[in-house]
Amino acid sequence: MPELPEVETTLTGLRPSLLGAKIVRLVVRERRLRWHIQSGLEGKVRGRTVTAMRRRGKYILIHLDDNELDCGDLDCGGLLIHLGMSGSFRVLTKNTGKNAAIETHDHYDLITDRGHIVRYRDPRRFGCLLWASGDPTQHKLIRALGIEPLDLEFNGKYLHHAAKGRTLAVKNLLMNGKIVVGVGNIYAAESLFDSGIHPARGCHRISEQRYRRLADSVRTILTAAIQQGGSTIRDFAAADGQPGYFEQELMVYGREGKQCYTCGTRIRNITLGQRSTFYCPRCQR
DNA sequence: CAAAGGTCCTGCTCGC
DNA sequence: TGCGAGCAGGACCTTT
Repeated sequence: MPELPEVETTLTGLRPSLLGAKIVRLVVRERRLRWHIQSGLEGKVRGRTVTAMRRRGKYILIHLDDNELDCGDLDCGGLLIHLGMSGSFRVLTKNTGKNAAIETHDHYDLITDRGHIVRYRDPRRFGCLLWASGDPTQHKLIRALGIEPLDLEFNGKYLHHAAKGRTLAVKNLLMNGKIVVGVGNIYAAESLFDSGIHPARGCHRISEQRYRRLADSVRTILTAAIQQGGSTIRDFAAADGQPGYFEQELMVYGREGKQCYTCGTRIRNITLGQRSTFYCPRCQR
């Protein structure tokens, strides 16, 4: 599920239950996520209060206060969460009855002093739940990340510069998290269509002007998707926190063989970096 | 058997 | 020869 807008929407959905709440208990039923949940994490988390929740790329950072018990900064830190390919959260309320039934792939719960159960589900187990010591933003996985696509530095000049000395396809450049975070397979395809760039074009063969257009497309499309997610989130705590893509607005992704909305040409699907890549051969050069 | 919306890690090649 | 950077492919999983 999760691309950047979905992660942002997830965060919005979780804040009302978690931000400022005390984590009474972490219950882990399956430790084997992408990286195994470290033994003893339950103890580290217990009794701490969530002081901040933020997103970096597709990671969710949950900052926790010092446990009053250990005053040293040795153990201050937070949780690092990634949803992988199939992760999602639901928020349940204690005494919800049938909704609270644990299903297959419900790997862990965060239980708060407000009576909420924040339940993580992830069939493919590509997600993670990690302890980050100290400042979570300085964790190895976070520190090395590229810039945020919604930051001002993300622009045509930046992309053009990043492409120098490289030969890979522009779509793979765009999906490289060391350069820019949060642009996944769907939004890479959509942004490239919007800016009229062929996904397989060598990234060093694109002018700064065209990169400017691409950066604008990325920003516009992500922003629209986040807004849409935000507007459908009302029931996050009651139902399934599945924001879902705004499928009716996808121009190329998943539309192989169908007519391009702009020119009528059939949409193609090629493989790039082992990922399916949809584009219009006429609109995108 | 193929494919699914992620991304880290390994090992190869290339150029200095 | 040695080193770093860039890059492709493998790895991790279950479900449809």
